[in-house]
Amino acid sequence: MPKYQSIAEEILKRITSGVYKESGLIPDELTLCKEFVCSRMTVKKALDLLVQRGLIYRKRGHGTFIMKQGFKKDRLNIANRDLTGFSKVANGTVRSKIIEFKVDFADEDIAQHLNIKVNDHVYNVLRVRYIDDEPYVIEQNYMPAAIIPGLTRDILNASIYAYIETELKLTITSSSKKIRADKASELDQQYLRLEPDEPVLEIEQIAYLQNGIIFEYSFSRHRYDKFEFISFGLRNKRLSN
Amino acid sequence: MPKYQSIAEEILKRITSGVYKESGLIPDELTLCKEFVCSRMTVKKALDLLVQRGLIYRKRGHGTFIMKQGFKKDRLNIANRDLTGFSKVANGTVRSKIIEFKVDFADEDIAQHLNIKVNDHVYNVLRVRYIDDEPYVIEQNYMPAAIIPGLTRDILNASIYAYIETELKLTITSSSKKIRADKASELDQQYLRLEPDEPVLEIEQIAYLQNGIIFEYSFSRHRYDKFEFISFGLRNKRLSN
DNA sequence: CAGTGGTCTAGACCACAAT
DNA sequence: TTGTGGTCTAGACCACTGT
Repeated sequence: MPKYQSIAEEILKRITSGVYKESGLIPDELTLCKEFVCSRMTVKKALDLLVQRGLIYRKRGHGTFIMKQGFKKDRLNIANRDLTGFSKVANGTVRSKIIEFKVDFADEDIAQHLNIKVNDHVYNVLRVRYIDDEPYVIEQNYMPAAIIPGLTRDILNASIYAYIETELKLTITSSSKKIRADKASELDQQYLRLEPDEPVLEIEQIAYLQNGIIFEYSFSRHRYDKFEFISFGLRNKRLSN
Repeated sequence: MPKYQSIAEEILKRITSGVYKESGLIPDELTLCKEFVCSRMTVKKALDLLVQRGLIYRKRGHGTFIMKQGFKKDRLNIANRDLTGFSKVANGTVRSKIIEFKVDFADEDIAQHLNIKVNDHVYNVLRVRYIDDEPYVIEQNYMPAAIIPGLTRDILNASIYAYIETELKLTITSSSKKIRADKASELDQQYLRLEPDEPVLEIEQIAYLQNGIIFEYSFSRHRYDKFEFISFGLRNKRLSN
């Protein structure tokens, strides 16, 4: 682990444990340099990590402060940079029911989103995910068979992401998401136990590996009363587009 | 504008205009140093901005590549780091109808989210926003009167954010959001012209000024068929919490 | 081996705010 | 004037990749 990251971890620990609590002020950068025996650039890089996560903010001429956290966590939620799927964010026992599992030929839409050729092989997986036997989400997954080989029902019953990272030794680094509300389809009503007038929260996602390859295109439809998406946004450096 | 930001702008321009298109490879960092006559750290900081936005990715030992963009924009959408509200993201003519505009005493919930005291004065604004006379969103806003003085109906009919930035000379820097689906309330049905079985996409937001002060707590309820939230997430540096 | 990006240094000067 | 964070330099060494 690089030094700036371990410094960030340590400062984070001091924030959450209350060491830096009084008045919200964090020691100035030169003081932190001395304490951690490093250059100022390294301290700044560590603090940058915390700024990006909305944990601290800086004021030129003043100092660095702890950010007031306005929200409490009141539902199961998935954050901006959560990429490892449902299994990791859930607290209880996660169970999956496989509704469909087959290999398709990519149609034009799937091919475009996965950046592969039309008629390339894609895994097509439809699963319902439960926490403590309560249905939370119904997930439609498309994955290029060439990139994610050896998928089995056992893996789908556990965690695809764990398989990709521990078995295939691939690294998941980023994702693009679109979040929208939708009426519950008949499938939603059936598997999520929803009434016809109850909506779902849909997350459409494209997920990338470290090498820039897209390994997943998916639609996750969540129960509207059990799930929310959380996001922190900064506007420090705006690029014109 | 700092040098690293203008370099990032220039590289972004070359990506979108296709100058760097072939094979997706961007010149190596030392080459960019020479071209922009700067140190390597400055080039890296410029490229970091583009990485954070999901426009490029790097592979050690290989180079820097343009990221395949999987999504097309097919609705009005608000991104992760969009903080300036509805007026800026809309393309057509934005119009507002003020349903309610008053000064309240903060109750416990509002006070906690705005980080003020119970019974402090808060503006309470309820507006419907239209684009080309089509209703898009109904917005409930709470703002501390001490921080945003001089609010008028004229301002509410235009843009609160523009008033805050141009008149009050305050800088909006970040926001925390929660995004969820909900059934349409009677108010939603009435003002967004929704049927009882049609849902809304709700965004609950806390918005911060540069000085760390919370200036807004709001609920925006969007028509489910006209709006989506977009997000790009990275997982480079994980902090344990 | 050479070429790439990742981290880190030990300074420098600037911009902003309080005293 | 002092102290804060913001930017930038000119290097150094390391880690990973392909030849």
